[in-house]
Amino acid sequence: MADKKGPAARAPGKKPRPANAGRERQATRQARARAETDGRVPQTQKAYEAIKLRILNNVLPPGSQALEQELAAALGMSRTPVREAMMRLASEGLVAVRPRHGMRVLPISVADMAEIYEILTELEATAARAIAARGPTPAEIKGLEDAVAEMDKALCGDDLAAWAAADERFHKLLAAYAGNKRLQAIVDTFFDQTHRARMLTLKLRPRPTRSNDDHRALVAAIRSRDPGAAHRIHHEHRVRNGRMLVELLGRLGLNQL
Amino acid sequence: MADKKGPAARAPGKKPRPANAGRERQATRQARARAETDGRVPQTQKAYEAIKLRILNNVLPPGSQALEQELAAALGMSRTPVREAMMRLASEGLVAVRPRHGMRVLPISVADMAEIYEILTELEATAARAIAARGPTPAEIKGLEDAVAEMDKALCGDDLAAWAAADERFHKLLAAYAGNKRLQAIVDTFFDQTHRARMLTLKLRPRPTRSNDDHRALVAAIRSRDPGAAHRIHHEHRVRNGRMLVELLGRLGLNQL
DNA sequence: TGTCGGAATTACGTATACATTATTGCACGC
DNA sequence: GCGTGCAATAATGTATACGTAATTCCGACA
Repeated sequence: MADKKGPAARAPGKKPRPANAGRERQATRQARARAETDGRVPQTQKAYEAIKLRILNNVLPPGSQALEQELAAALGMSRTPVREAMMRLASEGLVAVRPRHGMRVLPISVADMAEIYEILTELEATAARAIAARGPTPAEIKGLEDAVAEMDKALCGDDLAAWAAADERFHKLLAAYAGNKRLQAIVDTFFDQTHRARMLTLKLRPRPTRSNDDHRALVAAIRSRDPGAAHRIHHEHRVRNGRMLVELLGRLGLNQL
Repeated sequence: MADKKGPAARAPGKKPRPANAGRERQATRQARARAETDGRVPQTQKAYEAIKLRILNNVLPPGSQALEQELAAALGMSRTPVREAMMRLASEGLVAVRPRHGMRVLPISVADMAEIYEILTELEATAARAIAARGPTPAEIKGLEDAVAEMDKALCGDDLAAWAAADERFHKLLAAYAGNKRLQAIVDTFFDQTHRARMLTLKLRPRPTRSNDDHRALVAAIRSRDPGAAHRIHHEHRVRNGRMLVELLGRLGLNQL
């Protein structure tokens, strides 16, 4: 790589800054204090969150396209942060960016759902096993139990949206408690990716009574520190649910959503 | 064009472009032809590849820092594409970007290795099971066998670097053949993340004879379409190797590399 | 002597400008 | 009539400009 720039283009390895590493003086103090109170949020993140929210809530439905400039104008910022947000969303699989066509919100196909469920099945079951193996804290038990209780309550009241929210909370807690940040990140990302599909099928699928039971059983297994049972219960839960969903979508002829 | 959108900033949902969706005329022909021959690579990708290569090969060792401007100067481009590349590398876990300190190449700790191996163990074993379940094609069998043969050859010749390359090829093929793009992407990303550590421990660990045997056995299980065996063999292989590595690093006191 | 406060500088986040390249509309030939 | 080539236009990729926030440097003070 003959990058010209004449004299001694210094190798990026040799840090040219005056040797002051590891030296953060107290000027940071006020800065830190400010950062805590100051709710300042970078434009890039605002763009990311705004666009993601619109996608998850179907304001930007799958298949819809948008140009950088349109989004920038709509969000009242320049193209730069929008562009960065789009790249991030693309890496998360929510949108695709085709060079001159703007971003396109990606529809989820049945095949996509199958891929995602295959991964979630394994990773969540692994998480369940890990929690049971190390022994859960009381707070964790409570977190999971509360989520299940909320699922029960929602189901009694026939509030499917609330049930879905609680179910999502349960799954995300499970991933969080496993203590594997990377696993958690993957699970969270894929959950977002399937959000739309879950919301849609919510009213088309049979009442998810079984899910509540499964989760209750899982909590019991975790509480009694039985890694094998925890893994098995949740793995089966996920496989069963995945199959049901794929079969349901296939039956309804919905393979783009 | 007074695009300051004073009145009625149009909602991003209503695509304002003239209704010409699904209309790509033959003008694309020459463009496509050009794109194939033209080796034109966007700066952003050049930056990404260049920086990633330097990280994987320890030219930018873990812990080293670099500013956007430095990298831009070194690569002969502006800050913009460098910045985009950095964001991508950060999302892949290779670097961290602290607001005023530039990017820092992330060291891999023993805990990180444990996290990554936990995930790879599950996902690769799942891949193995999936391939066995659907029945491998002859080409796939050949691909895997060739990789194993190369591992054997390298081990005979005591060429550890070649062994590592072949081993990596085997694992990546496994992930690729599973037919789950997302799974493949995750495995590839984490492989890159542990590249440095594997290269380092290569000479410190016992000769990896066992790995070759494990992989041979896995190919046999896949060939005979035994999903259970395929999963078990590879899962055990990964668990064993992961434990060995973590124990080795712990014993040597290397927990940042 | 060591710590503090403030000015200068720096690095970044964002906006804007510019060049390139792809797509569209249209005139033209078969 | 339909497909083709060319000019116009638009959208992107990249570079540059600019304001802000943070860090460093430096002099004063306890």
